[in-house]
This record gives sequence, C-alpha cells and structure tokens, in this order.
Amino acid sequence: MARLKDIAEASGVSIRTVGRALKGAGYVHKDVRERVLASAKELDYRPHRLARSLRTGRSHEVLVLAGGIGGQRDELHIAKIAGMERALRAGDMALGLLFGLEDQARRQNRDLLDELISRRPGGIALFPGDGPQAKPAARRLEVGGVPYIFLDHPDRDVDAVRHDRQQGVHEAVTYLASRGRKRIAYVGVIDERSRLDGYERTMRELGRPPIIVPMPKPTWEDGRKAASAVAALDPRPDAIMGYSDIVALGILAGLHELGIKIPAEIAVIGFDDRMAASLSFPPLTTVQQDNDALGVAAAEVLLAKVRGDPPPAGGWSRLLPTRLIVRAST
Amino acid sequence: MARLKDIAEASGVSIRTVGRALKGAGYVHKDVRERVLASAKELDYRPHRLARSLRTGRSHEVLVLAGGIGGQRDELHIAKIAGMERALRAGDMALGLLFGLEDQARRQNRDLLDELISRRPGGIALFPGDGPQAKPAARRLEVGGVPYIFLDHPDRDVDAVRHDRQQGVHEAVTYLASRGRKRIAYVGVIDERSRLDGYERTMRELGRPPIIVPMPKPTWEDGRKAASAVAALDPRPDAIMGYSDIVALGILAGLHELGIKIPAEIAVIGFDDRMAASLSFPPLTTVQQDNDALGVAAAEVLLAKVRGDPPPAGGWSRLLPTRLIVRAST
DNA sequence: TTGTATGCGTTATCAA
DNA sequence: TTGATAACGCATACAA
Repeated sequence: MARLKDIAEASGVSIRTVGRALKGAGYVHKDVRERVLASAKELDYRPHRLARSLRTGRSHEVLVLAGGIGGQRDELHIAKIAGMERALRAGDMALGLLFGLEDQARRQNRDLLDELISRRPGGIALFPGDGPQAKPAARRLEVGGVPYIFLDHPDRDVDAVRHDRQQGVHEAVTYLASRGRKRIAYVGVIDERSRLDGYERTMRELGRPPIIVPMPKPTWEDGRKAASAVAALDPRPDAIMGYSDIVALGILAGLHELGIKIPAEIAVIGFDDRMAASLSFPPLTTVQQDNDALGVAAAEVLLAKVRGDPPPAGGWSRLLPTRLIVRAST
Repeated sequence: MARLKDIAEASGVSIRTVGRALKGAGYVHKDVRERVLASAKELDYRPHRLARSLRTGRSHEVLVLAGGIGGQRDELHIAKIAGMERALRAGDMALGLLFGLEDQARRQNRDLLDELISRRPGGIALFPGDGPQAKPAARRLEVGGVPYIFLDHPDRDVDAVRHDRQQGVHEAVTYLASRGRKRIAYVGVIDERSRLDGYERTMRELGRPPIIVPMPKPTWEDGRKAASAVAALDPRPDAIMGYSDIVALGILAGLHELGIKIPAEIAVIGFDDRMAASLSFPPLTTVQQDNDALGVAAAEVLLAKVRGDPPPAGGWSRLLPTRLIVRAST
C-alpha cells in the first residue's frame, strides 16, 4: 500500500511537500500540488490511520460499550449503533464495539472501563445496563479526559442523549382520549418515573382520575396477568397504556384469552416500536423512538466534545422527540 | 499513560529488558523480571496497541461490515456481533463496525470495501446484503491478502459460517408429524432452496405428498393472506411450516381473523426465533438459530486465518445446527 | 543476561 | 515555497 514516501518519489518532491499538498493547507506551488495529487490518485494512496494517530496523539476511533445483562442482545441497540456509525464516519471517526459482561462479573466490568480508556479512544459511548454505574463511570472518564456520552441512560447527572418518554406517553394518552376512550389505564412498573409522570400529567390535563395497574416486572408474562386485573376492574377500562411493547403484547395475549375484543372493547398502546409490535394480532399502536436519530445525536455530541467545542447552554445532554405509530390495536 | 520507557526508568533497566520481561520470552534475570513486573503493575502499564501494530505490521482489529438494505437494523445481527466480539477479544483482537449504505448507493458500497481494506484490518467479517456481491468481494479480499468470513451467506462459493436451515426444517416437520399432524403445509417463497429442500425431503421420509403454498414475498402481510389460501384447501392442512417468524406471525393473524383455533385446528411453526416469536398469541414454536454461536464460529475462523493456520479439510466454511423451540402454537 | 539503535508512516519543527 | 529531520511507542537485529 502506497506511503507518502512512494508519492514523494513518484512526483519528485519531498515527503513534507506531499503532506502539505494532500492536506491542502500551507504553501504549495500549484503545479507541484497537481503533480502530487495525480501521483496519489495513481498509487491509490490511503493515509495510514494508525501512524497518523500515533503521531498526533489524537485517536480517530470512538469506542461503544454495549450490553450488560438483558440488554446485551437488544434489537433496539442495533439502530442506535448504526446511526452512530454513520455520523461518526462522516466525521472521520471509526467505531469500535465492545460488549459488557454478565451480571456476576461486575468486577470485570470495572476493568472493562479501564481497558476502554487504555485504548486511548477519541471518545466513548455507553449504553445503560453496563457494568459500571453511570455516575462513577462518568467521573472516571472526565478525570481521564475522555469525551463520553450515554445513550438513553435514566441518570440525569451524566451527559446523555435520551428519548422524551414523558412526551411520548402524553401523545399516546391524548390520542386515546381524542378517539373517545373514557377510562384509560396505565399498566407498568411504577419505579420508572418518566412514563408514569407523563401518564399522570395527561390524566390531570384531561380532568380524569388515573387508573394505575402496577406490575412487578415489565415482562410479557406479567403483562398477560395484568390483563386479567384490568378486566376485573369495575368500571372496566376501555383503553390501556402499556409500559412497553413487551408488556403490551402480554396484555394482548391476556385479553385474547379472556375473549375480549381489541380494539372494540379495549384499546392497547405499547412503547418502543419493536419489530414485534408490527407483527402482532392485531398490530400494535405504539410510541416510536427514533433510535437511529439517537445514535446520530450521540455521535454529534461526541464529535463536538472531541473538537473541543464549548458545551452548549444547558449542557451536552439532549432530549429527542418520540412519535406515535397508530396501528390496529386502537 | 505509562510507556515502556517509564517502566525502564522506574526499575532502572533498559527498555529492551522491560520488553523481554513483560513478554516473558528471552533471558531475563529473575530479580530483574520481578522488579520490572512490579513497576509495570504500579504504573498501570498498558501497551499502546497502535504503536505495536505500526511496528509489527500486524493489525489487532477485525472489521465487520454489517447492513445493506433491510437487513441494516436486523435484530438478529446484534447477537452475531456480540458473539464475534467476545471471541475476538479473547483472541486479543478488537472489533470495528461499519454499516453498508442503502441500495441506491451501490457504487459507494464498492468504495466501502476499498476503505475496509485500506484500514489494514487483521480480518473482515461480512454480513449478507452488503453492497458488493459475495464472490467478487471474496476474490478482492483474497487478492488483498485480507482474511475474511461471511456470516450466513447463501453463496456456497465463499468462506462462510452458516446455520443448517435444512436440518432445522427437518426437525420441525418431523416434530409436527410426531405430534399427530397429518397434513403439514409449507408456506414460503420458493426461490430459497435450503428450507424448501428440508421440507420436501422430510415429507418424502414421512411418505406424504408435500403441500406447498408459495408466496411472493416473505412478509407479514403475505403471510396473513396465505393463511386464507391454506384454510381454503380441501382437505385443510392441520399444520403449517412457515418460511420465517415474520411470515408465521402473519399466518397467525390471518388464522385469528378466520376464527381458526391455534393450535387446536392448525399448528404453526416459524423460523428464526426472533423476539417477536415469544411475544405473540399464542407464543410461536420456531426454529432457533444460535446467532451468538455463529458469531463465535466466525471469529474462530478469522483468528485461525490470521494465525496462518492451514485450512481444515473441507475448507473454512462451517455449518451450525439449529434447535426447535416448542411453544404454544403447536 | 542486558543495552543501543533503528524503523514502522505520519505530522510538526525549523531552517533554507 | 520547499526539504531535512525529529518524534510518537513499540519491537527487534545486533552488539556488548
């Protein structure tokens, strides 16, 4: 593979001149520049990124730490990563990917952060559910001078790009009301505030009492069980705002078992717009999060941090809008 | 960050000695070695991978080209990538990830392969659906001396790790027969041979005539429509082997609309074990492909190629078994 | 058993 | 406007 030296010899100038000509900066005679560029093209020159990084001390790689338990193989990750990669590549950065370890290996996950830093990346993007807790990890990265961004991490104290879940639920519940639903229940775990806050706020706006059916874990099975609980309420709700698509699909299954017609008797809305939401019976209305856009936003923050841009007023964190996808379950 | 030089100064020896001591090869006095190792630990020494690679000419990175149209955000990719990453890391290799471009940018995808090669990776893993066609891409990589592996690519002429789809269908259809199903239909696109071959072979084994319901595209909507076609057959099939989970879930929806009971009247099996398969009503019996294992296998082939191992008898390609996951749809 | 010196390909310093 | 040359951190041929 062609080096600067090869181009220099081919075009009869020094290496330094080749460097200037290719970079486009500094004084280079027009004729010389053209000659050099021609040689470079001819030899199919590609800069050796390693050598460049070694010399400048600037990394052209962003490391992404994905995974941890459960989330490790989450389909929603891939779109975020794809968005990041595209935006990073446009900014002349490559993306390196690592996965966290299982739960029992917490200590090894701490070491993992060390390893990430020791690879001297230009920046680090972290998914929630990784070994190290968010705040200590962020502090460690700040101390180490490594630009970082969290993706969709609930902890407000760290720089993160997030989806506006509260707004998503607000739009969904408002939509249910606009379609004439009178008794809209919320089914979900109650320790996740953003969605629940969105629901309660909206019900207040609508002047209606909230109907909250708590569940221990946001699983399909608990969703299925919750369907019975909802159906047993008197008066019975005519709409359900589910915590997630997984929960909502469990609710769908539970309602089917009870012989309850969807959406005629009860409408159901999910959250996430997983692939499964478009493949259910009936296809599930849901709140879509633009994961590609989230990845792009994360990359943009990282690129800005790498460039040394000053943090914008209000900090680096960004909140992205969500969108209601209406399907046949409402 | 500590360099070899720092350790050398701290322990009062030369850089060369530090190198030998850390590597564990060559003659180093025991006391000296201990002193050096202690300093290294104290200073938290981490080798600078870039410098090492630049010097040795050996890359410690494998690039993964994922994506292309449609498949770009496929949830099944993430498990493969995770498996690869884990296995690569164990082999002291890092994973770099790139995504192909949309269909209209075919020419740019050709350039993409150039870019991959020009980054001088230790190896390259390619997902199907990428811009360059498999055979020319493989030849280009072979000429360039870059070890490669395709993941689940149908083209038999390239080195690839694949799932044994034929075997998966065989197991599924055999299972249906063992559960007393008499008329087992196959619903799918007929230009994909491996699954169809598995079905036809099994029906032959069972001494039954095949019932093939072709569909134009393997989509949920076409699956839904195919359900009517199946239901209209006389005699009506009592089991359906679906081309994929997406198709099978469409079939489920179509059967629900017709008021046909699943699995009492018709059993349904899918293929892929997507997340959606476990979230449907009823949960879908399906053929699981161990994508994590596929990623691991791909990494192993790549690591062997990088080491310069001779190709095993029968070539580098590997075929991985699939597994039937029985749920409530059968 | 240990040390010196060189080069990987690039960028940057400084002089010409 | 251009060219020698040093340096990034590591690995290794060669000398001691």
